[in-house]
Formats: sequence, C-alpha cells, structure tokens
Amino acid sequence: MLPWPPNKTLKKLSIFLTVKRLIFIFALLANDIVKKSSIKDVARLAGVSIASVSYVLNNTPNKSIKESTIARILDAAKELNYTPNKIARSLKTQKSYTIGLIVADIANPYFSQLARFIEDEAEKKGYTLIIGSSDESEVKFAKLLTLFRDRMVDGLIIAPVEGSKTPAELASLKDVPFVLIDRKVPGFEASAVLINNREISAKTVQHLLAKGKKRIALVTYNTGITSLAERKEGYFDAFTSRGVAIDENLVVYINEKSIDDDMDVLLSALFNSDNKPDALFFISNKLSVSGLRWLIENNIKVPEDVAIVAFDQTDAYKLFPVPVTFIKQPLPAIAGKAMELLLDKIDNDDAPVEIHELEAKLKIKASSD
Amino acid sequence: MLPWPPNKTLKKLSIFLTVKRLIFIFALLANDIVKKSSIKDVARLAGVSIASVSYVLNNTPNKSIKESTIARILDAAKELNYTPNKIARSLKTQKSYTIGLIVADIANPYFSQLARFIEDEAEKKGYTLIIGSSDESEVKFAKLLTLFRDRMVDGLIIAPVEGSKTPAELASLKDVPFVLIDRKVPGFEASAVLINNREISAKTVQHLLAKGKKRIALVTYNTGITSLAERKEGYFDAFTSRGVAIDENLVVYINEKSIDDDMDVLLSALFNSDNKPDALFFISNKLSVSGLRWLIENNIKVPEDVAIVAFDQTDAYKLFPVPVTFIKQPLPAIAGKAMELLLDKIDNDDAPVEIHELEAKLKIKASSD
DNA sequence: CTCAATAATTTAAACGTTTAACTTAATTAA
DNA sequence: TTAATTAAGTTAAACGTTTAAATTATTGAG
Repeated sequence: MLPWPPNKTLKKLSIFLTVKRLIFIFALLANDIVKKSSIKDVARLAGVSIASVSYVLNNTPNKSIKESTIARILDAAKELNYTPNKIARSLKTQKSYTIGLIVADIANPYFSQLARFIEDEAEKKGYTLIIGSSDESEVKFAKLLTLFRDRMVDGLIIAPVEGSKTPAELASLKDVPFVLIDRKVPGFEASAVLINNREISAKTVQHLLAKGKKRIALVTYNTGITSLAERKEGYFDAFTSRGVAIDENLVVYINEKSIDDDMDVLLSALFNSDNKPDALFFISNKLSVSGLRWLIENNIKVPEDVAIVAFDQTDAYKLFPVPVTFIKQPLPAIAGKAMELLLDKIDNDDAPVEIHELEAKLKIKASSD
Repeated sequence: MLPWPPNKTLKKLSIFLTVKRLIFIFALLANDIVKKSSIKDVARLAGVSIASVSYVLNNTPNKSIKESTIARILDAAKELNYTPNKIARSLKTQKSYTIGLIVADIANPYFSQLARFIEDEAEKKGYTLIIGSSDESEVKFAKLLTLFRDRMVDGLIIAPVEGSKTPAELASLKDVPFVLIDRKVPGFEASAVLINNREISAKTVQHLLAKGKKRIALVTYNTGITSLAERKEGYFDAFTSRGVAIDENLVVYINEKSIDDDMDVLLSALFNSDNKPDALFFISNKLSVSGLRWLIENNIKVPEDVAIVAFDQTDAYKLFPVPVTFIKQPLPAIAGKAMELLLDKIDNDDAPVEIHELEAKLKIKASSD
C-alpha cells in the first residue's frame, strides 16, 4: 500500500514511491473509466493532502503553495479528468448555485423567451436555472415553491399566481430570497420587476382615439392578475383624460380555460350588437392570436372594418394578412434587472425591497394605422 | 445544557427534562424563523437519535420503532416544519433525483411542448427536470453536457446537435445514462426515441401525388440532422415508388441562421422559374411559418395556386387563411417512452440499447385538399 | 548557529443525510 | 431461572467538499 495520507518520513523514499505510484496511476485511471474521480484521487496521485488540492483548484487567496506542487496537482487533476462534485460543495458552502424560475405558462412565448434571457443571465453569473410552470394554478404554484426550496435554490424569480394563499406561500419562503416578475401580489410587499402597464395601455388607446376610433373594445381575461388589471385601468384612463365616456360593454372578459370558444361567442355578440367596435385591444398575445383567428374566420377586414392593437409579440403575427400593432416588452432588460435584484438579495440578507418599472413600447403597424 | 444525544440514565429525570425541553422548543422555534431546521433539530426536540428520525421519516423497512416514538418524531418534525435537505441526501445516496434535458431550441414550440410533457413525466416519478437549450451549437451543447454532469444529474434526455465531436462528447458521459430524442448520432449507437420520419414523409408526398400534384417542392434546412435527412429520403421514396422522376431542383435548402431572407430569395426564384411548384412540403414548423408568410406577402393562393403540407404543428397556423395540413408527432408518447427508457437505464446499469420509432400521423386539412 | 518569522502543507471538523453495525431492554422458550 | 430471540433504539462512518487551525519546513536576522 502506498502510504497515504502522505507523511514526511516516507516521502523521502522517492524511488520506491515512484514505482508504487505508477501502479496507482493505473489503478486510478482504470477506476476513472467507470467512476468520476474525486479530490481524494487527485490528492493521492499528486502525493499531497486534499486541502492542498482544494486550495490550488479554487485558487484560494492567501494560501501559499509552491509552484512545483501546484503543477503536480494540476497535472493530476487533468490526468484524472477531475471536476468537483457540486453536490458536496453545495453541502459544505450552503450554496447550490441554482436559481429557480416559476413562470405562469412556459408554453406562452412571452414566458419562454423571458426564460431564455434569464437563463443567459444566470449562466453568466455561474448559476444554473431550474424552470417550473405553474399554469396559473395555485396548487401547482405551491408545489413548485416546495420543490425548489427542497432543492435548496439560492433564490427564486417568480411570476406569482393569483390566489388568496399566495401571500402566505411567499411568506413561508422565509430565508430564500426572491424577486417577482410580470405581476405583483396585492397586499404583499416584495421586490419586483414590472412594466409601465397602465401608462403604455393608455398610450395605446390614445393612439386609437387619435386615429378617430370611437368604439374601442378591450379583450381581456376575467382574472385579477395585477398586470392585466393595470392594463385595463390604462385603457380607461385614455378615455377619461380625453373626456370621453367609458362604455363598460366594450370590455370583453374571456375565460382562460376556453379562450377560443369564449372568443367566438363574445366577439360574435359584440360585432352583432349596435355597439359594434371599430377597434380591438387584445390584452395578451394568446388572446390576440385567438381573436385574429376569429376575425379571419368571419371575414372581417383589418384595419378597414376594425383596427387591431395587441399586448406582446408572437411569431404567429407573421401569418396574419396585415402587420399587427403591438406593445413590446423589454424582455432582456426585465431578465437582467430581475437577476441583478436577486443576486443583490442573495449576497446581502437585508437588501431593501425594490420595485422597478421598465418601459414597454408601442410599435405601430398597419393594423391600426 | 439538556443532555443530548440522549442517554438512558438521564432520560428518567423526566420532570427536570420537561422544563428544559420547553426552553429548547422555544430556542428551536426561534431558530426556525431564520434558518431551516435539520434532522438534528428534530431529533433533539423529540429526544431521540437522528437515526431514529431518519428511519421514521423515510419509513425505512425492517426498522422497529415504537408507535409512541414515531408520534413524537412526527410531531417534532411538523412543529419545526422540517423538510429534508436534498443536497445532503444526494451526497449520501449518490442520487440527485434530477434529470437533464437538452433540446435543440427551447423557443421552438415542438421542443417547448415536448419539454413540458417530459417535465410532467419526470415529476410523476419524483425527478426534477433541468432544461438546457443548445441552439444547435456544438459549443453550447458541450457546455451543457459538462454543466449537467457536474450537477450530478441521474440521467439525460438529449436532442443531440450535429457535429463531428458529438459522438466523443456523448462517450465522455461514461456512467451517466442518457436517451436520445428526435435524432440519432450517425455512427454512434445509443438508445433513442424517434419517429417514422421516412415513412410519414413518403406518405405525405403520396397524398400530394394522389391529389394530382406534379411539382412538389421540399423546403428543408441545409444540415445533416438525421431526422431531417430521413424526411428527405421519404420525400424521394414517394416519387420512386410511383416511378416518377426525381427533380433535385425542387429541393430548397434554407440556412437556419437566415430563414426569412433565404426563404424570400429561394421561393421567389422557384416560383419565377419554369419549374414552378404546385405543392410545398415544409420539413419543420419554423420553415412553414416563414414560408407561409412569404406566400401571403406574395399573394399566392392556397390551395389554388399551391398546396401546402408541413411537418409539426404551431399556433401560428390559426392565423393563416386556410387550415394547414400537417404531420403530428406523438409528443406525449415520445416523452413517456424517453422517460421510461431512461429510468430503466438509471436503475439498471446494463440495460440494453433500445431504439423506438413512434408513429407520427398526417392530418389533412384544406391547404392540400 | 539559533531564534523568529514566514512559507508550505497537513489535520480535522463540518455541512445534513443514510445506513450498517452495534447495544440495551423486553419477551419468549426451555 | 436462564438463554435465546426479538424489539427498540443508538453509534458511528460515509458521501466529497471547504476551511480554520495546527504543524512542519525554510529563510533571514542577529
């Protein structure tokens, strides 16, 4: 047996050792074929203690290691193809270098694109991203929260679901820092990265009013998700600021579970009433896709018969006969800011609550021009 | 100090202990507000060893623990809101209960939907899914492989990128089991879940031939991704089996980096030649979206001027004036089979290599009817 | 040539679990 | 009554790291 951990007396018997060590290299290499090598293997091969290996590989500051030793360790590590076991490291350092992202619907291009940007940001900072989709379900949301906490994520970026238990769920996170995106939780103070929903909606409707539109309908969900509520307020603001009377009948509430069906029923009703709209404002990309489909099916010409504006972008617009006016969210900025805020919180337990409102922009196309 | 770990003699001094323990409960509970409690805390509160706690909480078979003790432990765990530290558990058990998924492009609905199904399957089996997107880049692919291995995933589901180094990369995974999806790696034998690309493509083209189409163009990428190559072969098969001459000029190769631009140039050229097609077969959903956009822009009527068939589905079809004939992949089945194969491999080191070919179906709509 | 200072390296504990092996107490069989 | 068996625990090692503290080796000053 090669004497190990190394001891000074025996270290001198270098010729003896050289032979023995060769045997070890083979043994270790053979071993390496089937199993990942550990810091112990590297230490053994380099003939040093595991502490030295750790110091060298992490180049820990204020630790003096001889150049020649460093070289031996590096060589050994390379030979064994060593990579540190992150699980063990996490256990010791109490950091998993993982962050969790809970989106409302990963199949929605808004969230999948956002996820991608966040993933990029995370990777830049050396974090791995775990993504979960709540599908707007309170139950699934709670499950994901538990899952992520058990996985020891260092932090969370969360698009919270609407629900009475959500504040309590978030409060139960205790020491796990998090940042909200896309929406707030009413009555719950937390750092968040949002956009100027109300303002940009008002601006969008003002644009339609300026184009001479008189009956601007809003197509939205029947939920209380804060961002959607704000967009609706903005829609009202535009009328108010112009001194135009608000017609609540022009607001169409769609159930998320039956978008296409509801759209068919409600838009048909609206277009057959004497309240017939001359413009439609879709409050989200999924609604606009479904709504535009209905317009095609019913042979309604855009923008001649009705002008169209929509929140968020989607590839599907490409297949619509006219380019669609849409509100563009600054996704990379949202991702960047959320990550920045979260890392601040991770590094500093009592970082203050910060709410950032980024600016979405109106992109006017032929559908409303 | 409360005597702990417990010892039999002192255990008898129960009145003394009761008081002391109350103090502890408060200390522990106070502690719990800021930090997660560990098995040690539970053991202390319940007055037993950590082993007992572990046995009870995992209800390890063949371990006899008194009902009253079990109750005490369960109570303590609940009171402290204990959940096991999965990192520590992973380190000990050498299982992370995490599986990695590498897709070619998470922004592509084919992959994002597939990811969702795989996530569901994984969750059912108690695994967490980590998703990475290679964006068809060999470099990013290699990075993800390393990342996932370092994170100690128990297994991988991989849509491999095309590239000369890919076989070596996969071979380097050594003891990490994996299953390929969507495509094979030429010259590399591995378990995989694929679809009947060649057959369904042939069938699709035969459908067009049966409709009397004479000049059927194929729009594909200029890559060697096996599934696309097979689809192309199927396209050729259809002509061969009918004894129709193959016209290579009807195959359009698009560069993935410049889909819209290439589409504009190449389809324009094709439609202005005397080789003008009467049908278009798009080999993927992204190509079909871009191609259909071009048709709209150029006022080409479907199916009158040209018939359309496309591989894969997308929401965007909803906005196209006519319903689009498409090939539907069995995504839930692919997810299920891949997961099943992977779990077999995880449980059994020398599970055999299995290649499954599932059946995609042709959904004929107005665009080719 | 010795002592102190510094450089180079090792030792050992800790992170939070699981689990094989051991101990003690209670019960049953002879 | 005693030995053997079973029940009900406990002890301690291990997983692969990091890191404070301790040790040993080397260098420089007097």
